Amino acid sequence: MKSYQLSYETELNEAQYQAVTLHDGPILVIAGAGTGKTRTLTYRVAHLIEDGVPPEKILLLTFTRKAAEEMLSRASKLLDHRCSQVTGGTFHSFANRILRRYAPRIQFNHGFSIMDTTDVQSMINTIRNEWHLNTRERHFPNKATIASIISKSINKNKSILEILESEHAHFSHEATTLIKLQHAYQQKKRAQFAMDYDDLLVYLRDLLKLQKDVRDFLSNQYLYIMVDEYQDTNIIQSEIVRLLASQHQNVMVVGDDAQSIYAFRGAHYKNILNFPKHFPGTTVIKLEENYRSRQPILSMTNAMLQQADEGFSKNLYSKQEKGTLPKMIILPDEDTQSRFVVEMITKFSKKNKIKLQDMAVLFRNAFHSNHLEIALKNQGIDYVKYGGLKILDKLHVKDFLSLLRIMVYPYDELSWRRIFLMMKNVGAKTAEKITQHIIDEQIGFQGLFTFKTRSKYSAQLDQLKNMLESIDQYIHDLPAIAQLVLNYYQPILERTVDNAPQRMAELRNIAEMMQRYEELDHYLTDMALEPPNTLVDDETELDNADKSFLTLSTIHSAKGLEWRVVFIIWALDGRFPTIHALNSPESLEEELRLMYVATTRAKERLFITCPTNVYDRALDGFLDTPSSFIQNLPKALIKWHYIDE
DNA sequence: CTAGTCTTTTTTTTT
DNA sequence: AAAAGACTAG
Repeated sequence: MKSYQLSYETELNEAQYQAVTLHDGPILVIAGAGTGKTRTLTYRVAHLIEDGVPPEKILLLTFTRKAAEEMLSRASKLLDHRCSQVTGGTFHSFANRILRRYAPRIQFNHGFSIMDTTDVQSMINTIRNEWHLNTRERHFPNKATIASIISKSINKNKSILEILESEHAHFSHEATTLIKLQHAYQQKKRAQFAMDYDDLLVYLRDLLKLQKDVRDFLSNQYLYIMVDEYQDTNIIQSEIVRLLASQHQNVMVVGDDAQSIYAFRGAHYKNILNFPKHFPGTTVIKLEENYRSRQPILSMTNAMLQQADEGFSKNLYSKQEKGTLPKMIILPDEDTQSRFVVEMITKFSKKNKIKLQDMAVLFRNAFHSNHLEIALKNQGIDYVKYGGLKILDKLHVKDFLSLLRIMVYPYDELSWRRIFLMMKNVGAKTAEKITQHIIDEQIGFQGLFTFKTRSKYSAQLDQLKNMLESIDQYIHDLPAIAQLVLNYYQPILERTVDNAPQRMAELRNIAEMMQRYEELDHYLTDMALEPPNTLVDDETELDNADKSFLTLSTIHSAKGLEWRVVFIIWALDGRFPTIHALNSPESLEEELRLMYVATTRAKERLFITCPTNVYDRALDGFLDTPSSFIQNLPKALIKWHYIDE
């Protein structure tokens, strides 16, 4: 009998222990909300290593980089630093790492840049404009819709026509044009050595599928594979898992079909249901003891889940049987809702000494918290908001990154165009002309130096050249580069926007992150794959400060987290569930799972609020029906309150 | 060909 | 509120 440093048997319950100690073969762990999923994965990493598996032979794929980092650092604390040498990260960052290594194999000899959603959309838009598809008479889908149609067709492995018919029926007649457009888009990306998020997965899948030596090498490299949040993977990701496990079948996937909330980007909860079919001889382990919530909250969420049609059956239970019933609060309007939440939070922090960081307000859409945020500010309650507008989508951030990108990715036409458009007296035509010159020269950013002109903007071009030459000199001194770019950009920003100081402050924030990197392209890759999701996201700052922050978050961004007190606002048919889901049973079911995720975040107290007199602009009518998910629950499981003013 | 002004749209969720 | 698109003057 081998002896272990950690006492796994006492630290884990029976099901968890089984999942931790069973190493070989395919394993599916169905882990309900709050059942110690993270704990199980953390202990499993430690157990594998204690058993003599070299850490570099373990691969841990998670939904966010933060999740992987946290599990591995916890494992390191449990056992020792070896745990931090495990390969961990998201599918996308893993794909990025492998594809850079094998770039020549997929004909990306120059390496590649990574396009984010806005890059994808602007590239699609250039084609759309070149082809004159945006006329008055012809109602062609806009760039965002085109991008989403193409992406869904790839992630769901369906034809453009199928996607159109199921989701954009009124554009079905444009299928031929859209297919041509997709091809043109694909070629443009190749020509510019660029990949979008989907490409990362597709190229990795194809590399593993078509090149046997690579597949065998990587499969032998990663002898033990673990995948977290498996319910939110798509078909391509599940293929990647199968190919990586082809040599040994040692793969454990963990997830909860009831918490699948990413169908809109091609994830399929059936992936988790199908796992045993893809891996014959799968051991299925269910974690059902919940360590997070009090029983009254679980009883309610269990009942809510029974409204769902399909999935593994599960019944969460807790040993913390006592607790307060969840509350459904019906109020007249948004103003009352904000006041109610602010009052309750004030009360809890004063009377029950619950810290702000132990409370959260969750909502369906990022903008749902706008009104509440003003109320919180008025009361001096500090908060951090997660979800919503990405920092990457901001104009000045894109400008800043473009100036860096051309140094590393000189064939990145989008960035060049953007840079020239910042100049006075330069419009679309001129920007295009200079960009094409640089691309045609084939000598990297030096192409700019052979462009001769005596136009109004030549002085501005000289300024740009000066900056690029300086950057080139300091290419390994990232803080210096940041300063050069900021100096170049500040006057431009001041000329073009009215809140330049505020935007400069944000840029300095982003520039500061460069200090942690050695290589410019690593910084750019991380900014594309794992952008900071909130501006105060300097974790050290949040953790070390004595200040306590209330959390405001979209439910999607709240995945995996928990708080003692949780408020869910806008539980109103048309808001949550969203109005777009009301006439599609499939979408409605996803909204239900989303509500399930939201309610299972709560440990002790749960408040759901619903304003009932709400004008909706899109609908041009009033919303007044409390969320059907709550309405249908037995009244013994949730207490209804009515507030008048 | 660009700058400037006015109008429309955006928001469902994110790697 | 901010950004994209449409339109016009110079």
